[in-house]
Amino acid sequence: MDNLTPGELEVMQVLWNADRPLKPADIQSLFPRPIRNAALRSALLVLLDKGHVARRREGRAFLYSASTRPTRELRRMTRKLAELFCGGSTRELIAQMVRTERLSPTDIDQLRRIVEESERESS
Amino acid sequence: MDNLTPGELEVMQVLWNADRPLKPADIQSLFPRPIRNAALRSALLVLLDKGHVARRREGRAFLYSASTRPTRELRRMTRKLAELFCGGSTRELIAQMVRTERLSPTDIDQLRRIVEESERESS
DNA sequence: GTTTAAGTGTGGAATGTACCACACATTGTG
DNA sequence: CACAATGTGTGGTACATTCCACACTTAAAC
Repeated sequence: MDNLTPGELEVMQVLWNADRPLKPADIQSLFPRPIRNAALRSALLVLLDKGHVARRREGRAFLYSASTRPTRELRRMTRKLAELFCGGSTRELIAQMVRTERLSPTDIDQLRRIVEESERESS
Repeated sequence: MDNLTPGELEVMQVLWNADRPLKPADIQSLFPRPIRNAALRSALLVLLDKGHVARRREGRAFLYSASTRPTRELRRMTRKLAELFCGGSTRELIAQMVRTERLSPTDIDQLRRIVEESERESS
């Protein structure tokens, strides 16, 4: 379960946004930029090895699907950013972002609503 | 002003946390893990070429200092995350983090204070 | 001047990433 | 069966990243 390279992330994006297993040709046509079929399949093999995707045969083709969820990867990445820039505190990282992205009090209110909702759910 | 690789980021962290220009041997001793002097200097040359550090001679040594600020790099990276995971919306990225990191209403209050302060400053 | 220590410059090896050409296998069609 | 279409497997190139060994240079000490 190694880290994702930029190119591998592009592939994962397509798989995460898909609602069903895809064969390489499908991924290719949904890809955000032109890519050769063989190049894409090479990336898929790496992702398979790293454990980020699973595949099953169907006829002569392989159907690929993501075996990790995007929120999990996002969390891994934000944690790394927090380590690097904020002494490991994700709270501080969020504060930084709020500052640099110039969020307004209205935006904060929306955040509060999100928090209150998620607290209600978990109780 | 190219992007930073993981290894280069480690070097930048040391420089950003330093309050004065450092020579390679200084960076080496502050490094978060063992690294050979020559390997470190190779990384510094790349950073110099990319424009992320500046250096000046002092005696027989070079003194290196960061020529970019950490907040700027952090912002670049969070924007990339937002592009990948949140359709380009940093607001949505922050919301995601607030959710997954389980911030409490008290934490949100602190964020609000940060926002109000920064708004007062900018007016 | 000679010697020694501290630093630098250079070339290059090892690995990982991204990409591709081509041969092979499988399925469906006449 | 022959044959075309679709997909896969394999090997291999080009490039960036990370790391290092070794020769050279400079400054200071004697």
